[in-house]
Amino acid sequence: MKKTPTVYDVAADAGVSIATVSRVFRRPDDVRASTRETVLASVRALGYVPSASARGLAARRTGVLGLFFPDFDVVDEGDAPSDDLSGSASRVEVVRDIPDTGGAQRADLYFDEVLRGSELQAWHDGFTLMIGVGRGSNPVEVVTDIAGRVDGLALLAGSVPDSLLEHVSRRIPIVLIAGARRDDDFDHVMVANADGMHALTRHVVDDLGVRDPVFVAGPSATADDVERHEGFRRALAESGIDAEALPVLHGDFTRAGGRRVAADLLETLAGAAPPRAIMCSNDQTALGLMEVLIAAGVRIPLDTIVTGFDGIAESRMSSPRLTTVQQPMIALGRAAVATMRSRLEDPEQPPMARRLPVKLLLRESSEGSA
Amino acid sequence: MKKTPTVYDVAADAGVSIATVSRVFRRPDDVRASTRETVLASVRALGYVPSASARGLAARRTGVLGLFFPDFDVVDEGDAPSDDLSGSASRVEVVRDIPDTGGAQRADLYFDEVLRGSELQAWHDGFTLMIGVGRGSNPVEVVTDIAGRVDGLALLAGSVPDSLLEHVSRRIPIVLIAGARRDDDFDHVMVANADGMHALTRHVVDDLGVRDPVFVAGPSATADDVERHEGFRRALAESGIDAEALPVLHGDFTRAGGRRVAADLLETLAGAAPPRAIMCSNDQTALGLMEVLIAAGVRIPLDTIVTGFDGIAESRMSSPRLTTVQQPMIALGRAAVATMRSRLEDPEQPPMARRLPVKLLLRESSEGSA
DNA sequence: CTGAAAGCGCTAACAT
DNA sequence: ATGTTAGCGCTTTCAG
Repeated sequence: MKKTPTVYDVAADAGVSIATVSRVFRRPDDVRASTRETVLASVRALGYVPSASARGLAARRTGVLGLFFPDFDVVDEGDAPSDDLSGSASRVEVVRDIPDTGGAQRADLYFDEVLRGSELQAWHDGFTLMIGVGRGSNPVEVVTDIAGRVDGLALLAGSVPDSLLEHVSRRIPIVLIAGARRDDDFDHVMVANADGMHALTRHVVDDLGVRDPVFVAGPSATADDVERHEGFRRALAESGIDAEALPVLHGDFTRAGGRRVAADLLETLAGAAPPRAIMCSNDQTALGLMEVLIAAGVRIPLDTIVTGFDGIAESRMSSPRLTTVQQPMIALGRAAVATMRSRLEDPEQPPMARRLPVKLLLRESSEGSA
Repeated sequence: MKKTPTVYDVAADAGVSIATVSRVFRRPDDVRASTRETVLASVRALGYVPSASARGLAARRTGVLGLFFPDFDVVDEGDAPSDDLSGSASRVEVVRDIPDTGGAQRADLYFDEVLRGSELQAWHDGFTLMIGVGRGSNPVEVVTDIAGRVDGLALLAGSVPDSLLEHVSRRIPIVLIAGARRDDDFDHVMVANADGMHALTRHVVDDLGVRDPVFVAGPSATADDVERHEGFRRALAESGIDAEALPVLHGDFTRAGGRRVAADLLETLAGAAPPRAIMCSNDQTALGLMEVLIAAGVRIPLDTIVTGFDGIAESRMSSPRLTTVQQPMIALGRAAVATMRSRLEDPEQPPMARRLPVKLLLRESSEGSA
């Protein structure tokens, strides 16, 4: 591994100019087949691999697209990064019946799915994907760093301050993922939060005949929550129901939060009949809430109908299985990348905002077993 | 978005030289505080973001580490990439009680975990991670491409031909992940496959008193399988048992394969008592096998003990819960990155091979309920 | 179809 | 502490 070979080495070895070497990679058809073979032979012989840095600099494009999400995951116990490379010799630790750790409550299954979609589309469009994960408080460094490495960057809406967006968008196009519609110049892909909750509410009101559903909101500042709540209100208004008169409970998008909401509710009820329907702003909340309700003897959906939002995997495995609105996470990733490609191709077109359709999944928690 | 600002623009705006601008980012302490502020002000004013391409070219280091895995995932139904950006307007599709799709049998939870570990360590070491996913048959293009973009590359052992490894290793250091020990010059991180299966077998033989366990192998050519089988044989040999005299069944590391093995076994048995213990080369096989056995009325572990290998999440949720050997996937990712960093720091040190310890998880499928 | 030459934006000596 | 000055390896006109 003496010196990394460059175009010059290959050119010299093949007896051509560096321009020709470059062409062999970028525009093979512009090179005579025979010389192409000669060059490729030298490439193989020398072990030449084009430098993306040099290429990116000269071509003003890197062929890489960035994806930024905050907080990849909580560090597992004992899995903190280490400087230690020594490591003990081969060994086996025996653990008797390790207790269920609660199932790696990864809040970012969402991220995994979006990543999957992005990667799929990036591959399809001939781009490489670079993922940036925001650790801790300040995303500025990470975002700036990857902004310097890519041709376009997609970020979870709300994950970084506007000033940063403004800053990096001077260099590359930005695409916002999820969150609510904004009145700015950024391209944006999101899901039909309001429409989804609206349809779900219509189902509860029209099909199930409930005229006083209780809404369990998420963290107040969340765009997703705001939109969902709005869809809820709109549906009720259409049916002449005064949403303002209905009680609203407050969760925090976590399962624990859902449990707490349920416990509080039970206490408030003090034995009285539970609400006919409880519509949660996300699945985790609904799942936690159901746990507690069921433990307290509430029959779902007989006594109380429960619904969620997101369509996470667990919603399909709970009992009763949860009626919910499924977000198209993979499609979201695909759309983000497709949007960037489109923006890169035509930088002048007006900002694009794409709203992805959702699926209303009617299951046992609202309808009795199938 | 007229023209992307460069060091020159910032330098001019701040009234300093480009070297000073560069220093503000790379060695802030070498710049007087006051001038640093002046420069940063210009940076903010102009929206300057350093070009990683230029930096990489000049510094001969990109600060990016690569991770290559074959086949990210099977494309979901209807989730194929698309050129279509139009998309219908906001909509909601209603689906009544969608059937369980079998649970997104992602063979690459493994990859997700390793990725997680890699990302964790990369962040810790100040690197950015670039992931490459091998689609279809030929990994040459993808691997070469990312090899040109990074300072070091970690790949799943066996996922690319040696010739390719040889080629790209001319440019950057390579780290192999998993698989078996090889006698080459590549750094390598792997898990204690043999030791794990050895310990598990000792448990079955010594603690459980089974002297004729049946081994269910995986795909023959797999290094992992070979090592595990070897650990199995070694343990038996130590107890004076002739492993060669014992029947060996053949699965393929999939759950379906496990079902098939069980069905075949049941047929062969034709009513006779099942083996006292069945040790599978991986969890999926064990899980599929248990399904069929249980359906046929075999009591586990009463009639037959079943064990797996890998420690996937499902192994903890099956009933009975599966006794298995847990691979340290996150640690594997961390070790891969740590190894690269170490190699980058000292290119001359001899090839490193690290074997990570595994955990023997004793659960119900071998011991009765806890 | 191929070669010559001018950068791309930045880092890293080396001066000052 | 700051400025000057070579490149880093490749793409891309422009000629021929």
